[in-house]
Amino acid sequence: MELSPRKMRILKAIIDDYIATAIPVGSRTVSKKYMSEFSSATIRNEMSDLEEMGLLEQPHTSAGRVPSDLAYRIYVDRLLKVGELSQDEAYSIKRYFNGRMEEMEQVVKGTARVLSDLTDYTSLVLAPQLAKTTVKRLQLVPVTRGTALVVLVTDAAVVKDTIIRVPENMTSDELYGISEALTKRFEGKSITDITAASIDEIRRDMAEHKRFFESLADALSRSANSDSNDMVLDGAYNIFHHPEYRNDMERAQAFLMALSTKDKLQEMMTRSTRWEFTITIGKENEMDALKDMSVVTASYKLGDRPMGSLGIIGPTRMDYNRVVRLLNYISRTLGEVMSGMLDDGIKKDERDG
Amino acid sequence: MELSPRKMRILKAIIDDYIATAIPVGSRTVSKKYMSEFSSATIRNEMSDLEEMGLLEQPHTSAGRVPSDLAYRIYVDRLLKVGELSQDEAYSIKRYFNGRMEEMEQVVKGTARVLSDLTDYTSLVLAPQLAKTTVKRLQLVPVTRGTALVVLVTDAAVVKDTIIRVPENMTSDELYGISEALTKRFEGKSITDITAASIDEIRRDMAEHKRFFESLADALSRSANSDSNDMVLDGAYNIFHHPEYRNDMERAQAFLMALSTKDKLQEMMTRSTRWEFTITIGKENEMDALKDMSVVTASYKLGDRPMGSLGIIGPTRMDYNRVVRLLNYISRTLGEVMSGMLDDGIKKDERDG
DNA sequence: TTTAGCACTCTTGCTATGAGAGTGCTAAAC
DNA sequence: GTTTAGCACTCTCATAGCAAGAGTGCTAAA
Repeated sequence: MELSPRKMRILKAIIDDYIATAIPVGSRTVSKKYMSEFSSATIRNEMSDLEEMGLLEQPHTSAGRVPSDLAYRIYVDRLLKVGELSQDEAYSIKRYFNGRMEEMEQVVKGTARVLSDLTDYTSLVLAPQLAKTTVKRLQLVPVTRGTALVVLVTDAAVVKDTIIRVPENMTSDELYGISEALTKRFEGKSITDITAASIDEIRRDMAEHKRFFESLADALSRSANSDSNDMVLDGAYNIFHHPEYRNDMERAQAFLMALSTKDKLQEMMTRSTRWEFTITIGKENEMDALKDMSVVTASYKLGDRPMGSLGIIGPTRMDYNRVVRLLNYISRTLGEVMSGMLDDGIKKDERDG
Repeated sequence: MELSPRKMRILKAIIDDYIATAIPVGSRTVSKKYMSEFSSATIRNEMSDLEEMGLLEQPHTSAGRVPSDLAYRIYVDRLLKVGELSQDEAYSIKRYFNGRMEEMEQVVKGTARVLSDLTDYTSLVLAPQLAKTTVKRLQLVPVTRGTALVVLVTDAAVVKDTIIRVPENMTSDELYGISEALTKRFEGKSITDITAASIDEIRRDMAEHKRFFESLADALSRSANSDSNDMVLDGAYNIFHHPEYRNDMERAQAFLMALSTKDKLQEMMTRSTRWEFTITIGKENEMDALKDMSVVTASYKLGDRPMGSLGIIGPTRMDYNRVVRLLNYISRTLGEVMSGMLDDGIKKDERDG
């Protein structure tokens, strides 16, 4: 059986209505609200066909019908038209990004906040991935006698710091000299290029500090592969605004629990950095806890390199249109904000000063 | 009416039982499980008195009775004996703190985790308060032409960084020189001592860089007063393990919502840094959302200065004994870990190397 | 091909009912 | 005076039954 234009119209009507109300949609509702040129009986026959095709489901006899994951898939693939953002929406987004955002962490958190606030779903924002950035500067800052802070500045303005041990007799001038050498050697390179081997080159002339260079290489490679804490989640409690969770404690709880261990989510977001957009519906999700949710993600770029991703998690009955529209706009804005972060910092100083 | 020893015994029995079961306690239960030398009728009379004294409450006629906030108060003040930690508990705490904890943030998060895991309640950990630390080192790290990173190292090993603008024509050697001067000037001082005025002293000989020093002073004072992000919360979903929330969606939701805006919580934790221990029961709490919860906090010290606090939030029906015991032990451990953090980092390097 | 009509199913909300738990009170026992 | 047994009373909670409402599938007619 193929999907006639009329069947399509009915399917769209049902999905739209269900997205808006969360109430299973009956034939009479479709007839009255969306297609008054046909009687409920006609719609009924068509709906019966749609169910047979696996596009509609009945929670029980004599409830209305509910779209299946497959139906949402078709809806998203064939019916979704991403419109422009309204003036209002664009304005409120701008406002969020105009707050104080000197540090990367603030930008990431702020983005998660604006996303969850505007969509009323749960938002995820993956911070720029260190491994994809290039080194701008490497500096060893003395802390106490025998210890130093390794500061790694990248072009995404991301800074990672670890404390390492340095030889007791090393002066701050020496540290400074080493910093200069390191910076010269690695500037413009990817972080992944900083290996024990490449550090060795520098160390040739300082053979006596073997242990020091080892721990330095160790600290830096740990930074490069750092995976902790670079994803932010916001608006988890927004699910309480949606009836399917408000009335189902078990489900709400399962969802919140799933969010509390971020590993898998982060993996998912990292993967989706590769695509400009992803929409994953219900059972298409790999994570068990998300089998009845949908995930929409967008990646953001610094310059032309995709650096991270942001997304929202909500019920399959989600306002895909609005979500995609917002993600599209916000991901671009985020890229711009991050790219311009250093400059913005300066501009801000100028305003203040 | 005064609280006879027997009334006290009954009260304690009721509280203990209610803490353990979350079921209102009837006279028969008390008689059978705790004081079989008296009949339920006797207990009944006493319980009636206790209710009159405002120590017990009845959810409805013919349910058992439940301790009032006041009863918990008495329980905590007069009956609580803080015992020693069991070997098992002490061991599992040690294990948590043996994970990788190079950075302050990890320590704080790890502490929150161990607290919520072991108590099964929601935990809060306030990071060391910058304003109370002293400066160890101040360093300006060049980032790009015209920008630099301000790195502030304190004796709590806390590092704050902000990017500021520097004069385009300033070389990294000059920046290094300024860093040295700044460090010399402020080492051992409190962060709050870093004011525009005190920076002025240094700047005398560099009058041409007026704007630069202004923005430096600005950045540093902003760091000193930084209040964002220095409290961590964990185990919010533990409330689902407790029947009073599991069966009451509204309540669970209200609680979770209250936690999502951290401002007031942080204020509360900051205040409680002043006391070695605080126990705040039910309506004693200032925050509306906590009127039916209890909060127990302990402060931790670096050396002899109280630097922050940690605590747990749970139902008034909370295992105060266990919670206080754990907080006591963990707060001391935390202080030690933080004090020794630099040293530990070194020891770890030694193990690895 | 569409539609009106109708029997059927299933949820939902309401009411009634009985068992169970706990109380307060009284009167008797210690 | 204190303790206890006994009993009537109250309130919750779970269960069952019932009626209303919503939606369906099917049939037969337009």
